[in-house]
Amino acid sequence: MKTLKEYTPKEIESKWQAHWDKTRLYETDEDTSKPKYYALEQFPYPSGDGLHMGHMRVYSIGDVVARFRRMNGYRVLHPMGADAFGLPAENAAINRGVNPKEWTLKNMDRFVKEQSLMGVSYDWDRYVGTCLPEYYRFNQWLFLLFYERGLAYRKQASVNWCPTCYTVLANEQVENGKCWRCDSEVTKKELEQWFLRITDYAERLLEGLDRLPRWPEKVKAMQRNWIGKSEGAHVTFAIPELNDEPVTVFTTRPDTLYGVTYMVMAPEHPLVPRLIKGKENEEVITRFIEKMRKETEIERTSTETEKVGYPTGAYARHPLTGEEIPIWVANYVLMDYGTGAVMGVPAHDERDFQFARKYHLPIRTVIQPAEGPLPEPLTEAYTEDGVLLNSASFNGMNNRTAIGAIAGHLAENNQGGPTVNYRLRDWLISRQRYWGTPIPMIYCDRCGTVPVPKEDLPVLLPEDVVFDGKSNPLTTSETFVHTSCPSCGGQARRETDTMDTFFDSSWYYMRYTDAKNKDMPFDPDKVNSWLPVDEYIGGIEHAVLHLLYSRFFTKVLHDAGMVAVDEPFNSLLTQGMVLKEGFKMSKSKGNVVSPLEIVDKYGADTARLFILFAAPPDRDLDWSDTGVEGSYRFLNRVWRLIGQHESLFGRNLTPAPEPDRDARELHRVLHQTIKKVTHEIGERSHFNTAISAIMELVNALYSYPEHADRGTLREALEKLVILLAPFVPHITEELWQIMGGEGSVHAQDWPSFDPEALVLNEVEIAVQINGKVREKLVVSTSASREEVEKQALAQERIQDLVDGKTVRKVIVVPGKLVNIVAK
RNA sequence: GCCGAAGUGGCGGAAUUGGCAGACGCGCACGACUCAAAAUCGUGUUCCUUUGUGGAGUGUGGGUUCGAGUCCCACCUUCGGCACCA
Repeated sequence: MKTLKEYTPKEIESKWQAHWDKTRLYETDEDTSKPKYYALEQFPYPSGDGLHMGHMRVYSIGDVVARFRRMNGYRVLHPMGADAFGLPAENAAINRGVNPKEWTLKNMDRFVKEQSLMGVSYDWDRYVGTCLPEYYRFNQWLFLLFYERGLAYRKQASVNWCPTCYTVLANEQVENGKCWRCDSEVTKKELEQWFLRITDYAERLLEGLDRLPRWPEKVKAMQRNWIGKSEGAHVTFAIPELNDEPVTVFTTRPDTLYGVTYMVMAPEHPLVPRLIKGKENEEVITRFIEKMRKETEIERTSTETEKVGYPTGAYARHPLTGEEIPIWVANYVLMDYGTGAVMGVPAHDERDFQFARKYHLPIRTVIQPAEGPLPEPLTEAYTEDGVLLNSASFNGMNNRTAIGAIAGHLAENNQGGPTVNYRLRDWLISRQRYWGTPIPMIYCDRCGTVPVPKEDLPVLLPEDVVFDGKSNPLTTSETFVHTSCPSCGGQARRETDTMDTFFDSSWYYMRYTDAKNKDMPFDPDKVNSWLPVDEYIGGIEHAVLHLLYSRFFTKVLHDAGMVAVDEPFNSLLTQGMVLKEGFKMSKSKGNVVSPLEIVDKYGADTARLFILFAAPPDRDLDWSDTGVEGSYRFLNRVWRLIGQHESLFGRNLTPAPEPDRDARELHRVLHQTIKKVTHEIGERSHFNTAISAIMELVNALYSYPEHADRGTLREALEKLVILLAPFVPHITEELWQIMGGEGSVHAQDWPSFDPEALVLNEVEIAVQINGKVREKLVVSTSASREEVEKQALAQERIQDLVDGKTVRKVIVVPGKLVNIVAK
C-alpha cells in the first residue's frame, strides 16, 4: 500500500486557485435549459484594513450555496464587487493627503486578492465597482429615471446634519439620534436637498413583506416598524381669528373626538408664528421654538423628557360641537409625524392626561366601560374599549364602531375623514461630500432646474478639488461648477451634492446580470433571466437601510418596465457576528483574529470548515482556536483516509453484486449521509449539521473492516469527497485528482440517495413502561404491530417490572418504540 | 411600553412530523504506540448516587398527552429593534 504525502494546504490551495482561474471554471453558465440560481453575498466596502472574519463568514456561506447549486444542475450566478464610494476614502484624502481614487482602487484590488485566497467561486468577469464611471454613470441614469417619473425632487426641509461627517443624513441613517457611521450627535439644519419619494411606495413596501416567507421574521418586523403604518382619521378644525383658516390633526382615535379639550401644535408648525403674533406669550414661545430647534433628537423625543407647553392665546373651533378650544404649543408634538398638530383628549390618552393635569386643562370622559361609569375625577387615562357618552348622537355606541362612524361623519361634512398615516419619510439622498456620484442636475437662471441629458452622462467627478474637511470639495472645482445650460446654452452651475452611497448599492445586484452594458444599467432580458436573487446573504445591520432601499428600487424599476419582479431577494440569510471570547472583534479590544493569518497557518479550507461548522449561519459565532485545530485535524483525517486506500483507485473496481453485511451497512450510512447533507444545505442552510453528518461518515469509513467489500468502500470514498467539495474546495480537488477522478470535483453531479439503501431489515427499538425506557429490543422491520407488542411484553425484564400491575394499554410506534401503560 | 429572537452538559452546538435528550466537534481523563514527547489510534465523559435491574434532568410554575426540549397557559432571564408616532 502506497502512503500519500503529507497534507500541505498552502501548496495545494495556490495550485488549484491558479488552475481554476486558468480553466475559467467559475465562469457563469448561461445554458438557459437549466434552472437558474442566483447566489449573492453583500459586496464589501473595500476598507483600508482588508478582509475581516465577518467577510470570511459571509463568503464561506455564499460559496457553499453557489457550489452546491452548480453541482445540482443549476446555472448559477455568483458575482462579487465593491461598494467603493464613501467617506473613509475622503477622510484618507483629508488626513493623509492621498488621492481618494487611487486609495480606493488599491483597496479594491486588495479585497479581490484576499477573497481569491479563500478559494471562493466568483465569476470575476462580472466584477462591479461602484466608484468607477462605468458604474456610476448609471446611478445618474437611474436618478434621471426617478426624476422623470416624479420620484426625485428637491425641497427645503429641516434635515439631519452630522457635524463630524459634514453632511446630511437620511432618517434611516440616524440611530438613536446619532450618525450611523461615526456616532456623533445629529443636529437639524434647514437646507434645500434632493429626496426620493419612497413614501409613494410605503403601502407596497409593507404589503410585499407578506410575500417573503424566506426572510427572517426579525427583519420583516423591523421594516414594518420603520414604515409605521397607522390607520386613523384627519380632523379639520377652524381658527376663527384667522378667518376660519383650517388646521388639520391626525388621530387614531376619532371615537374620542367629543373628548377634545385643547389642541397642541409642534413648535415648528408653520401656523404658530401667526397664532402668537401680538399675544402675551409671543416672546416666550418664540424663544421656546428656538430652543426646540437646537435640541438634539434624543433630548427632544426621549420618553423621559418632561412635557413642556405654552398656550398660544389662540383658539380653534371643534368641528362637531362648535366649542372653542385653546391651542397650545408643546415639545412632545413632532412636526414630521402626521400633520404636526394633535387634538388633546386627556380622558383617553396617557400623554394628554399628563399634559392636562400639569397645565390644569379640562378632562372630559367620553368612553366608559360597559360595566358602568368611571370614577370622577379620573386618576388615569382610560384607554380601553367601551361605550360612548357625552358624544351627542353617538352616545351608547361601541367605541370600535364609533371610530368608523365619526370618521365617516367628518368626511360627509368635509371636516376630514378616514386616512392612513406612515412613519416612513422620503429618502434624502443629497450628500455634501466628494467621493460619491454627482447628482446630474444643472441650475440655470433662465430655465431653472435642468436635468443633464442622458447622452451627456457620466457627469465625472472632477480632480481639481480641495479637501479641507469642512466644505464640499466639489464646490471648489471651477471646472465642475461652471457649465452651460443644456436647455438654453447659457451660463449655468452644476449641482455639487453627490448621492448617498446607499443609492449605489440599491441596484448593484441587477448590474451583475449585465455588468458590461455601455448603454443601459442592464438589459431587461438579462436581469429577468436571473432575478430574483435566490439566496441573499449579509448582515442584519442593513435590515432597514440597504434592504428597504433595494426593495424600493426594484418596485420603481418594475413600474418602469425594466424588471419583471417587484421583490429583489427571494430568500434572505442574515449571518451572525464573529465574536472572540463573547465580544465583537475590535482593534481597541485587541481580540481581532486575522483571516489571512489563519489561512496562512492552516489553509483556507480549514478556516472555511471551522466557520461553517461552529454554528448555524444566522447565529453569532465565537471564535475558538482549538475549534480551528479540530477542523484541521478532520481534514487531515480525510486526507489520510484516502491515502490509506490509494490502491483502490487505479483500477476498475465496482461494488460487489452480492455485498456482505458490512458493505450493506456502509452503503446505508453513505446514502443516509447524502440525504442528510442534501437536505441540510438545500432546504435548511444548516451547514454545521451537514458537516457533522459527513464527519459521521468518515468515522464509519475508519471502522470499515479490512475484509469487507472494496468496491463499496471505493464508492463511498468517492462520494465523500464530492459531498465535501462545496465546503473545502481545494483539498477535495486534490483528492479527486489523486483518486483519478475525471475533470474537476466541482463539476461533478451531486450524488442522489437511493431510498432503497436506507431500508433496514432490523431495528433497535425502545421498550418503555409508563414513558420510561426499561429495555431495548431488536425487531425485524417487517414485523407487525402485534408481533412487536408481543415480543416487547415477552422480555424477561419487562415481565418482572409489569408483574403485579395491570397493563392498560400498549402503544406501538413502528421502528421507534413500544410504550406499555401499566398501573 | 410595543415588536422580534433565544434560554439544552465544562464549552460550541444536535434532536426536521410530539416518540430512546445530549448527534458531531472542542475540552478533559485514562490507555495503546514511543527511550521520551508530538502526532496518531482506542476507551470514557449530563448530574446525583447508598454503584442497583436506582433517581433526577432541556430557564421557572402549571396544563394537554400513553409519551413534551418540541404543543397550550402564566412567568423569569438574556439579546436585538422601535419608542412622547397622536
